[in-house]
Amino acid sequence: MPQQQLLHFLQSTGSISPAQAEEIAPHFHFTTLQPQEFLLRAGQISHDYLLLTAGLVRAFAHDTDGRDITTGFFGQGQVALEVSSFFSRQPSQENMQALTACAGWRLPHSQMNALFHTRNEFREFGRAVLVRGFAALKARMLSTITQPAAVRYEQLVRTRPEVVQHAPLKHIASYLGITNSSLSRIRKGPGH
Amino acid sequence: MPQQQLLHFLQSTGSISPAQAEEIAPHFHFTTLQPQEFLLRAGQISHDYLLLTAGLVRAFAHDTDGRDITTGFFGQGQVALEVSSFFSRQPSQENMQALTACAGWRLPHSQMNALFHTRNEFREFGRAVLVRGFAALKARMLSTITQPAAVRYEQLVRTRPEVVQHAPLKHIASYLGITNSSLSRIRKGPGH
DNA sequence: AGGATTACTTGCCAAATGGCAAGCAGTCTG
DNA sequence: CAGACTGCTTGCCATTTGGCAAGTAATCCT
Repeated sequence: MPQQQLLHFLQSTGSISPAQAEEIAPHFHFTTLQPQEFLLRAGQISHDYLLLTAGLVRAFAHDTDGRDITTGFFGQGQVALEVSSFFSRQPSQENMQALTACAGWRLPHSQMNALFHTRNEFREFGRAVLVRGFAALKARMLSTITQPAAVRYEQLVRTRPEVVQHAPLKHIASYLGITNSSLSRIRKGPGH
Repeated sequence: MPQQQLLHFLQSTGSISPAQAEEIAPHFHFTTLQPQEFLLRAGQISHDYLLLTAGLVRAFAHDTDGRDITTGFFGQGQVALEVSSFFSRQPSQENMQALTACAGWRLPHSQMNALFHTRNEFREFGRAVLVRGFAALKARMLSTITQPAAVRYEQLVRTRPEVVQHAPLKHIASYLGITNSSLSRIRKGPGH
């Protein structure tokens, strides 16, 4: 019963009451994604906010040498969104693609704006989700700068097992900022 | 005449008209900071939004080994703020300290909330500034993961000369994620 | 002024990571 | 089924970066 997850998500920041969540939830609509299906392609504008209730999504960009770099993984309970494109209405620099079959709740940008205008508490909620993502990215940045790749990989295994379980190693490697071969050696264990 | 800078800042996202900017500006008040003065200490809650019109501010955290890591530099025209603490009303993980004498426009959290409630366009503006910061952090993350330290340093010199001019090299080094000695060698030039 | 402290540099060597190419297993495709 | 891919591993060696310690210069403090 994935609607449960939507209600839970809406209440997760503390600014929306159970009764209000019941009123807001119907504006979202349920969607599924096939494996390999794109939510967003570079150059396009993101039109939908998407809360995942199942599956795994990967965001990736191309660096100056054209290499495919994974910029994020989004799993159950997370918002799979390219923030900058969605809110600034500008073409995305990134792609977002389902790695596995996915399901979730979608809210078009226009509807979100309408809700922002009419519902105080939903505005608060929207900002809180944004701030949460910001803090998570800062934490990841700090870890990238201060910790060796082996430690970052262990943290990923501990805190995001779904990613390690379902994403190909090459995507995990570029997410961690290392090469396929280095990740392979890290996984093999200490010493070698 | 630093009020000019405040008006310009308020109009920078396109959601606030010149006339509206004139009405909103008086809610900010002008402040200065001595060199070394702290805007925020780890463990405290951030109470003020601050737009800098002059000077340089450094944000820093301590990693798991207790090392002082610079997480950001804020200069003229930028918002010196620990987003997570300010918006979520939680104790900050980071410190913010003036590196040089600073001046800027301050808006207490309570006033910002009041403005958010009463002024539609100011809400839009607030979100746009947040989104802008988010995008900048993502770009920095991508660069950290894909480019060697020497290139990241050159970019910093090119895009943020004030930082290189006023911040001690050890702070720049930790910001780039390298040691003092590595930065010293990078600065000396290629080859050696 | 004298003595401490701080910022930066440099030399020496070790550790972390990358680049490249080969090999191997699984999968997809016609 | 055969051939082509794709994902992953591994060996060999180069490059990048770190750790440590010494040295120098500048600044601070009283």
